[in-house]
Amino acid sequence: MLFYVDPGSGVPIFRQLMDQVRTHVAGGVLKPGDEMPSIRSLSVPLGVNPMTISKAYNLLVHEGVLERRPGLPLVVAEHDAGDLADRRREQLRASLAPAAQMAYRMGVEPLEAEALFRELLAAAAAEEDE
Amino acid sequence: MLFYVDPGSGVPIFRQLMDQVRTHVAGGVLKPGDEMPSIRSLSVPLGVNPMTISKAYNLLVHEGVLERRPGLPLVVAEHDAGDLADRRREQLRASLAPAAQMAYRMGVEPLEAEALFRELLAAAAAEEDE
Amino acid sequence: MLFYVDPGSGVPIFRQLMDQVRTHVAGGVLKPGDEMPSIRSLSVPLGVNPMTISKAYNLLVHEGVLERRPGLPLVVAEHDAGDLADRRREQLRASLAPAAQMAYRMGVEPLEAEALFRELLAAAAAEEDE
Amino acid sequence: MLFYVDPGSGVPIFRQLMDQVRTHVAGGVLKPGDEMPSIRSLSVPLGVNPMTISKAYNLLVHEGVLERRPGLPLVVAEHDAGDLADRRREQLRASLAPAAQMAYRMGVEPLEAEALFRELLAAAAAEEDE
DNA sequence: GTGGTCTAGACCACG
DNA sequence: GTGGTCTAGACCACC
Repeated sequence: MLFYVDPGSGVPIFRQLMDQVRTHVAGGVLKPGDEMPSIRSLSVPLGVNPMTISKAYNLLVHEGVLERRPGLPLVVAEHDAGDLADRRREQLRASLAPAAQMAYRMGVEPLEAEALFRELLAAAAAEEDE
Repeated sequence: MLFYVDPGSGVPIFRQLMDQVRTHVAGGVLKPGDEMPSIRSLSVPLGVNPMTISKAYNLLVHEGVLERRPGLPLVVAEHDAGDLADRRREQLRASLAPAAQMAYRMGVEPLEAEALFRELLAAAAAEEDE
Repeated sequence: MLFYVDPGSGVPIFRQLMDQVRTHVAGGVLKPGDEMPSIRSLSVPLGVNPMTISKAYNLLVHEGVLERRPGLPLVVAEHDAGDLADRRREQLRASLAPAAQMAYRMGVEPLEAEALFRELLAAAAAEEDE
Repeated sequence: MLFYVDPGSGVPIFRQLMDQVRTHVAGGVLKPGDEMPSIRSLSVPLGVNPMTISKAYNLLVHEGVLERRPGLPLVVAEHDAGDLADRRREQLRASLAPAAQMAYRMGVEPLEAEALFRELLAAAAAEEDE
């Protein structure tokens, strides 16, 4: 299953889904032209209301990540390859920037913050490889 | 003025205030025993509802950052340095972990991710020094 | 090819087809008695579901633009000129009325609104002639 | 009452509301900084579900027409005055363009189409003056 | 008081 | 089958 949801995370479900779609598109798991799973087919296993998924998909269409074809499944929008690396970097930057600011504001030494991040990167790789 | 507020930032105002107090405490601008500005003296120039400031102060008291002395202004609490360092590290880890996972899922090289983070740390320091 | 289709335009495909048939009839490209292309011969090159084309044809029969002859291809219907002119005028009025109200409500000078409309009429003519 | 809704018009309610807000902003009825009527206060007299109004407001925030301040009413966003005339023109153009294309496609004489529009502009002015 | 989110369930348009 | 829209009603965060 490409998607999962944590209802207790505080992050709105529709936003969790949007982030995962964007991540998968940026990571090449979802390629331009690929059909997205239908709202209903996602709704059942995730235990999420169809409207919530619809909302996420809708906003992604608005953003240009997905494309609508009336009556047919949504597809990943075309975007030139050069975009891909940029997108990835942009995604990651958006995710890291608040942490960097927090580190600065809390007076954590840059080197210590980097060490922590390095440790977490290794942990993520290890965890997924289980 | 020690504090400022951006209503359009998406971050709740009481949280912006809490962050700034923590920053100033961590950075030594506010030292243990210092008196906090009164709710009214902040409310007027910031254009913020007094209840919002009160909420921020209350939560900081609850966190142990501030101390209440009935009938007198709030003061910055005593704190032993070890505690603070641990808490800081924990907060930072919570903020960095999702970014690390995203980097892994998107297939970004760890070294590239670290470089980006380093850049953002420098940017945060530079920006705040303006 | 007399017809084309843009799935991403927001306009339903069957409606795009209907509009193009009406255009060609009004413009004399399709004359009364002319045979329409078969559903299959349109479906394949356009990449459109045959049911969609069938739907467009059916509605045009219902409107009296096309005529069905059992077992034979659809043909463009006979039409007396007066009828068509009235219907055209009525359709156009329905399309222009909301724009006129909007112009009034926004306080746009009638002369300015007319000038804009004139410009758009010229643009439409130029664009289609490409 | 600034807003009204026609549930039977075929146009989605949330879109009707968006159009009216945009029209009023473009027409200067709603000025930057003005507070929008609250979702609930609109919901009752219009007989429309709060979520529907919320959706319209939401999209307008996304478009930059409205601004969000957590816990407070939505306000009309700032936009420099030069924008205003442009916006009006753009609004009107978006509304007139399909009609112009329809006139062309139906083979209506430009002069006849203009005459019809002129008549409708006069009618709109007369009707509202009742 | 404000808006944001989610659920449950219905109906419609499109292919 | 697909997604789009709307309703009714609940809960939450923020000011």
